[in-house]
Amino acid sequence: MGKRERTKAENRQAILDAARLVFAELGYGETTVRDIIRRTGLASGTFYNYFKSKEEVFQALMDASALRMRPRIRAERIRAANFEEFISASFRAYFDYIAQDEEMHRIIRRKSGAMRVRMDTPEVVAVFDELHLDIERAIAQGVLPNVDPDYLTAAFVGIAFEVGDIMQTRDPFDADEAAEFATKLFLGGVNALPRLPETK
Amino acid sequence: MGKRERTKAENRQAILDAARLVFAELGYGETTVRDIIRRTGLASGTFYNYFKSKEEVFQALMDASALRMRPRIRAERIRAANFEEFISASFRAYFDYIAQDEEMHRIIRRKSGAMRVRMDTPEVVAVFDELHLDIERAIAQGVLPNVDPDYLTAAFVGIAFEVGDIMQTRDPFDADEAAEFATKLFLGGVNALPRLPETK
Amino acid sequence: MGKRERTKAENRQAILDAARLVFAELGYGETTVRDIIRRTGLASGTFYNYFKSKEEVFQALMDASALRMRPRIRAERIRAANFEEFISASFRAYFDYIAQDEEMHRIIRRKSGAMRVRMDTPEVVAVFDELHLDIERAIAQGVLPNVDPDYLTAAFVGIAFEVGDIMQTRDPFDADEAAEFATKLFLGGVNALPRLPETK
Amino acid sequence: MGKRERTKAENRQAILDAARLVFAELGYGETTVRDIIRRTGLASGTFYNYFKSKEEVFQALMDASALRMRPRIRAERIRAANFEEFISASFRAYFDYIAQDEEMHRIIRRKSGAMRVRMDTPEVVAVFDELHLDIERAIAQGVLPNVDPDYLTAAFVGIAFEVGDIMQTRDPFDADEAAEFATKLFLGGVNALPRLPETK
DNA sequence: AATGAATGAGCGTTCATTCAT
DNA sequence: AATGAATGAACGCTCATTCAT
Repeated sequence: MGKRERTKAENRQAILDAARLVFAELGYGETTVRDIIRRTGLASGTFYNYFKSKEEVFQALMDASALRMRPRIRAERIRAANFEEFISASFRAYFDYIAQDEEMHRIIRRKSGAMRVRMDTPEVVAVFDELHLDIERAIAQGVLPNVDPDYLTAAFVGIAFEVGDIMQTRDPFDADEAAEFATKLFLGGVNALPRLPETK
Repeated sequence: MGKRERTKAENRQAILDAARLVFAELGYGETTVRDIIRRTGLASGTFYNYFKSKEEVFQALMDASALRMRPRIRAERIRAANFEEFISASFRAYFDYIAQDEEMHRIIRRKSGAMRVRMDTPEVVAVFDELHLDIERAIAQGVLPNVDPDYLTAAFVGIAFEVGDIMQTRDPFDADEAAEFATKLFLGGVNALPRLPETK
Repeated sequence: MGKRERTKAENRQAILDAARLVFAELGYGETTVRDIIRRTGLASGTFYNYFKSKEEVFQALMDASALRMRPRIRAERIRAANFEEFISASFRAYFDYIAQDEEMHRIIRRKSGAMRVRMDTPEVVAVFDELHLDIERAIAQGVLPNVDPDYLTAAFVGIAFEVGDIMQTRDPFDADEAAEFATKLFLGGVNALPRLPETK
Repeated sequence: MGKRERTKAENRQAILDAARLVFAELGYGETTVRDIIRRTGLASGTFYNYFKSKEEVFQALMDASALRMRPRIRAERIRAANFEEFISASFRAYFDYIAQDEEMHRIIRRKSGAMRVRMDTPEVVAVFDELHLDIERAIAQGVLPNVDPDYLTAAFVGIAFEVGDIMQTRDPFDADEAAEFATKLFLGGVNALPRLPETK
């Protein structure tokens, strides 16, 4: 099948897929539009039928990913009987996600030298945003003590990101183990947290 | 004073300072050598009297930073009466460090849109490495229970990085508060962590 | 007609033509890729759609020229009844060739000051190679006495090059006259040459 | 002895010596002023105390060389009993000269790839000029028949240059043999040359 | 006179982007 | 809609040259 016969949707997806891999491999800053289209096999001009710039593909990638992650996290939240279960499920969802993305993982590992350039992947952003809302809600509902919601979300994200990173270096790696570690640490920490003064 | 009168040391420092800011603003990948020298007001060729490439400035920056952070953390470790104090002091050292770097902070904030690109700054790397050793030592000495040292270090770094990031967005911001939050969360979490099976 | 409408072949040829002139004018070493494309009126980047480097254009030029000169000399060799006629025809072919290249000639003259930088033009190389084989063959067949074939070829080339050079400075110039001079000198000289000892 | 104590004359000579080698190695066009001064061990700025540019060193080199070659050729002319001896001595002087310049020779050989770039060395120019006058004089005095003096000089130079080139590729090489070859060829050729019509 | 850092023009090359086909 | 050659801005880097020391 020549490129001509591919549907618009297929070409668009091909570009997005290529972009995801190349961003992961080279980092956003060092990725060129040419790198992306080279991976698709499409002609250079064709890129501009779908996206105006590198920035725009990246944005589309973010949106697409959020679309995949958000429903999973929402489902977990609904299923979760309590905050503990929700946190546990969120970590697990994130670790499962990066665990399953084998190709991405291999590419990233091949590259990382002394200097690691990390980009907020769409997945992290999705988790981050969703979680932030949930934590604020939990505090409002008294499910959580009155801690600083921004810092707490940040801590969750930081743990997820860094522990996930280490997890991926292990061979074989165990997403459940990582999720249990992160969950225990995070929840244990939450209980020890200083309460903010009540703003009555 | 013309650039010709400046001492070599001053010009070298001017380039390093500019590089730090530009790396922070644009990320390593998107920074060009010309971006750096433009900020110094020096002529383009002058850059190459001091550094062979972008990579080399970055490396110099790393080395210089490690030189500043490492002794601080070592001093804290020696002063610390126990693990709790050591962790607390480490968070505080890191938050103090980024707190004081006002200009860098303003620049980073100006840029960060939807996409945050984070680079392991020399400071983070220094903290990370030092800490990793300390945690392993603490476990070996029985000061810490037998937890996974890599994950634990990763969690510390993640919390420091992300909470520090949020802290910097606040005006005014309070490094002590952030350090207390991070310390409590982390230490509370450590106590709740699953022990690894003893490898007797 | 805009450059965009030109066929690929035309643009490629335009670059080759420009390169020939610029190499002749400035010498290979002092010619820059930009000198070449400036002469074509194409954009700088366009050069790299056709050639990877200055070296590559030069090579292409060599190949093209050899293709033009070699068949002419071969034809002469076949037509020639004897060695004298072959030498005469070869000089004539070379002088005709440079005589006809009016533009090249004007350019070279404009430049040559005290310092002449001469490059083995593709034409010279073509003549040289062809001739070397022919002289060796002539000796092997007893047509020529047993003289040093390398030196004899070199002498032919030297005479052709330098006499051709002088010829081009004359206005008007006479390729037949130059060819007659060179032929007589060369053939007269060959007869006076010391024979190498027979290696029987 | 530091560079400071060197006399002006010594530094000037050091630059000239370095320039000769570098020109021979890289060719005029590809030689940079930096290449030259690097070879001397002097500071870059110092070059400009002695010469205004690469062109000027080259010119000085020409002049110096002419000064060395001219007297030799003049001496030969005076000693020579006839035109034959003069030609023979001139070829010998030239071949001896390039033969003896061992270092230059080695350098040139190391470089020459498929593409030979030849520069009129000062020596060639000196021989050329001197010879041109002598040939004209010989014709005027009836020692030589009425041939074209420009072409004849050119032929001499061409033979000298190319045969000398080949000679240098041989190991070991024999300047006497080369000189004998060139002389015989040239003189044999002269006798066979067409006479120009007398311009009475 | 000698030094060597600063300068900025210019080079080879890559790149995002345009546009005729 | 897809193509890929043309474009020219911008990049990393080198160089001749200047000039304060």
